Amino acid sequence: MEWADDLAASVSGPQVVNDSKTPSGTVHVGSLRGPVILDVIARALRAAGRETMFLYGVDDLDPMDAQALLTPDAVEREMGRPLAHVPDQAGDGHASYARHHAGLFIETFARLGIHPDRYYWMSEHYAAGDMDPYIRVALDRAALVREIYRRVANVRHPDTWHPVSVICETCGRVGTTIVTNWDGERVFYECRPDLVEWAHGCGTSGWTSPFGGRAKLPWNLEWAAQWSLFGVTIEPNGKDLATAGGSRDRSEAIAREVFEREPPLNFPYEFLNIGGRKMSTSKGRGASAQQMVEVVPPEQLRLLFLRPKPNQAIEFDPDGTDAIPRLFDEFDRLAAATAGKPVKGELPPGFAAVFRYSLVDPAADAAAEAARFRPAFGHLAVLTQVPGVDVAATMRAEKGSGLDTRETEILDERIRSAGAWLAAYAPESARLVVRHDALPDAAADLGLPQRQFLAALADRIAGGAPSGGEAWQAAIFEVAGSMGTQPRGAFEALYQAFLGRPNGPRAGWLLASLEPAFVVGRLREAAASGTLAAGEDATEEAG
RNA sequence: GGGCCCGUAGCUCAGCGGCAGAGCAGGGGACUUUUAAUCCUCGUGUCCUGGGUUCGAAUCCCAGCGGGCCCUCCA
Repeated sequence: MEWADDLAASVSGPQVVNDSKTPSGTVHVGSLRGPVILDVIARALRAAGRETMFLYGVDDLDPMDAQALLTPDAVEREMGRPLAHVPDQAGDGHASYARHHAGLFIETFARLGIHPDRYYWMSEHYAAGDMDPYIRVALDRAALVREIYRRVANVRHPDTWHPVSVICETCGRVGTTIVTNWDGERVFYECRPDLVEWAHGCGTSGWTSPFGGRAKLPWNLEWAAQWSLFGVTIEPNGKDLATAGGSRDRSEAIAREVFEREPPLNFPYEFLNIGGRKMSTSKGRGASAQQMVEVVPPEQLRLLFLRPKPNQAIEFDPDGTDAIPRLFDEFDRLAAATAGKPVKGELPPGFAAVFRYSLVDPAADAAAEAARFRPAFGHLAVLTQVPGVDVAATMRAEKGSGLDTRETEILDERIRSAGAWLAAYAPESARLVVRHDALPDAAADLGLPQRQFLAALADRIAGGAPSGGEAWQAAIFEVAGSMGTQPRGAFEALYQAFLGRPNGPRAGWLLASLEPAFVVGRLREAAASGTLAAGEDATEEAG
């Protein structure tokens, strides 16, 4: 956790931490890395005794450019209009498209324990006139802005270009307008049909005031203006913006030269890759934040983003791997270590801080949280697949005492996660499938004592099956004992006969969940199959 | 073309000047009732390559090679 604490130690005076986002649509899991980093920085600053304001902005005056998220009839009408002015497509009561999508990600933040002191909406600040001084300076210094774009980003705008976008008085679009003149109070603008490919302006042109919400600054200037307006001192950003000549460079130059203020401390961070590739909603399941939150609970998701240094890309490949179970295991290991319990292996420096920052509630008693009973995810994933198992009771037995309210919550949360993981991500090897169709091939490899055990067990229960897992388990031990079979071998034989694998969940409960007639039949089949295969290699080969 | 990040065990990664490490996976073993639990045990891998600095380099410097992402709203 050194990166956040080091940052906190390196600054002095009150701090304003800020980030903002355009609410254009779905949020990817990776998008949560920024907010989590921001939240951790804010927590670290406060822990270091720095007065800290945590701001999160919604750039809702940005133009609508995501055609795919509009209903077909709305595309021609809404593309290019400010997101705050586009009606909510979902029709679920939000005032606008922007409010709907911003609402979704704010909800996600809250679930992750990320609570900015204030959310601000740029449409409101423009409307209130807060941005007017910056618009005026930008227009007065238009030549300087053009020079900066040329010098820093190698972007050449025409000499008539002015750094402001008017919201067209006729069609309401902001993405299609260009300002070509400024007389000190009014700008001359054109709403061009062909300025951008994704939206078509209406052709209006004329003089108008750019103040009071009638116009917005382009992104790089708006960003720099936000720093001045809110007094931002620290603002992390993704690597995409940190590239040479990219957004950050432009905005920093504009902040210094146009608005004459030192830009905030930068803190660039890497992305989250899914399976070694950039994540994409279209290329695979689980890329959306909402989906991932279904499977990975908040504290484990925070850990995923916290644990690596921000300048390192995170490789996360949940599909068909044990990446998610391992995330739980790592969390539990940190918890155990924080609680002072012995753990296997080495611990990262500052492991207790990593654990503490992973908690949803910043005010939580980390020591008490660390000491709580947490069922191993992998074990739960197995148990939940066996019909008839009372998972809660099993867990109480494992803990050795009753679960408290919080521990029950954790258990329920993990049961839900395990179900979602098995349904969407788990490798085949994690899924338990009773082979109802046919005797698994692997049963042919069973040794003679094991086959004899299966036959004896079949005889033992043919007259009447035990009722319940406990009784089944007892019967297995009893028969194994009477045959002189090691329990290990007995259990392996059962797993091979029913699951086609050498191990499995507690056998008694597994068998109790099956039809007794099927169990007897399968036991005899497995015992006989072995007999036939004895001394006959061909059977194995053919299997 | 430019920027940033990463190349260490099968996988994920720590170590960042002083005898190559951990977790997971895998192998072996223990356990007559938490048998995918728990416990014990097993790691020589061109630390991407080639130079350089140094008594000493996985670690610092230079040059390559390979991979990833970005440079347009995006994290």
